[in-house]
Amino acid sequence: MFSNKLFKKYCSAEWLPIFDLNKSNIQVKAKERIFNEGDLVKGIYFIEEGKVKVLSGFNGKDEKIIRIASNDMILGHRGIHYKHYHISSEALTDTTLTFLPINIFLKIIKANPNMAVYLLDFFIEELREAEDRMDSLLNFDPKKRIAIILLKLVDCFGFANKKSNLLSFTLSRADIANMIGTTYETVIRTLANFEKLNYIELVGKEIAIKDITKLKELAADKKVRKKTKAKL
Amino acid sequence: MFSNKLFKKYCSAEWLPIFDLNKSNIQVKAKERIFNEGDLVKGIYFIEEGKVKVLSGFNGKDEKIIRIASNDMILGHRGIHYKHYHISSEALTDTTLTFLPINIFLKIIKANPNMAVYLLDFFIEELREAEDRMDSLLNFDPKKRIAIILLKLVDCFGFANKKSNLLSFTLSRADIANMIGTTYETVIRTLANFEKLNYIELVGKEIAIKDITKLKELAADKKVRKKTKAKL
DNA sequence: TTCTAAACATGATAATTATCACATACTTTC
DNA sequence: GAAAGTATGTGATAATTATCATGTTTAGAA
Repeated sequence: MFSNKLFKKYCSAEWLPIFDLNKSNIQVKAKERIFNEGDLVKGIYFIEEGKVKVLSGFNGKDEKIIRIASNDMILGHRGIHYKHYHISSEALTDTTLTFLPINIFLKIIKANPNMAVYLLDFFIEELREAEDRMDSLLNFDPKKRIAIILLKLVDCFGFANKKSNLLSFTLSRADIANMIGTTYETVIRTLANFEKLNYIELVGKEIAIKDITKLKELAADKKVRKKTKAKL
Repeated sequence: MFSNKLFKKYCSAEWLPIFDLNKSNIQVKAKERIFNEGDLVKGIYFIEEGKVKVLSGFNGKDEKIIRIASNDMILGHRGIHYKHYHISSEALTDTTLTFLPINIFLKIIKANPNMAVYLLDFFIEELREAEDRMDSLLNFDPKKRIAIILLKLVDCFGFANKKSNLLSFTLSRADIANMIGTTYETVIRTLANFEKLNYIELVGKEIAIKDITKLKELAADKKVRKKTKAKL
């Protein structure tokens, strides 16, 4: 997590007004792009409120979702290193962002050692998540990956309200497919299958989680080959 | 890249002797572990000379390769944030490492702002690589992923000598399978197929690249669904 | 409201890959 | 150098998933 507030926390008193002076507020509607692959890096975005997908792939048809982000996360942080974005980001819901120009951001980092160290921690966490996802792509078949995604959605977005088991936000079938490298038909069939098994319930396009334990079992069950002759 | 030398470059004069005083030299033989998942993080490793694989998965049988690293790269850097490693690393060849205790490493980072910023850059680069690999897992079938790995091996390890097109280091079929989430049989068959197509030549267990252009073509050819009705 | 496009859904079929079984070659160890 | 274990290689088969076709529902625009 790396929010506006945390950023301020690691910012020394003298630099705070500089942050406030240079930041700006951005509103994007659902399905609007925040930045596009190839765009010049102008700054960094803090998600104040909303849900965003970060995706690779240019021509609309072969987009793949690299990660999803919501409140109190940052976007475009790789612009620290690059002149141009090599990924795009698109709002999933109406979203409020705080924007900070990249040169100001860099100045503040360099002047605040604690901030730099905190950012390092943040990146390490991001790396870990990327590796975890890679691991799931390497180890699991589509069915299990869908179970993993459902758990991630619970974790990331939570339920509509405390009494409900309805996900507060449901990715489209196509978006789920693009997160796990399968087709939307497979997602649809697998969700139907999960419903039959009573793991979930489909309420229109929305998804309600009925048996999170079973989903976790599925998600944890790495296939290990019976054959033990050749170690791998 | 983040080498011993670069580390020194971003280290101020007063801190250099502290680095030299605390570093130690480690030699590991091929197939030896450098650290294991679950081990207490003791420090950070600079690869001086050698090749290493970083892997996830505990019980030997379901290991998956997260990344491969060679000269002038670092290992165990996520220990900055965590108490225990959640991945393992194993030498692919006899390897020489420089080791620096984590507390010294952290002190040096905090005292040298330029170093912290350089490290940030390094992590961003790592993130990008992780995302690129994720993208290839999402977009390509095993055959194309193998082409991508072959190109990566060329890029990472190069050829045996300037005149030769023989890879200077060949991962085992099982290791390749574990990098791309397939079985070693599929790797073997695909390599045989590539040989038939004259893209590569198999010299015992080694691989010689005969037509890098064709491999690149394969590796670039993302499958896009014919069907354009539903955008995704 | 009606029209249109996007998203969801399902069946049939083809293609791909995993799995299993077995054979051979190469390495390491005793 | 024999034995044991590991790595490579190949064929047959089963299982899974992608693809294609087609229909229905939903959401948004005119």
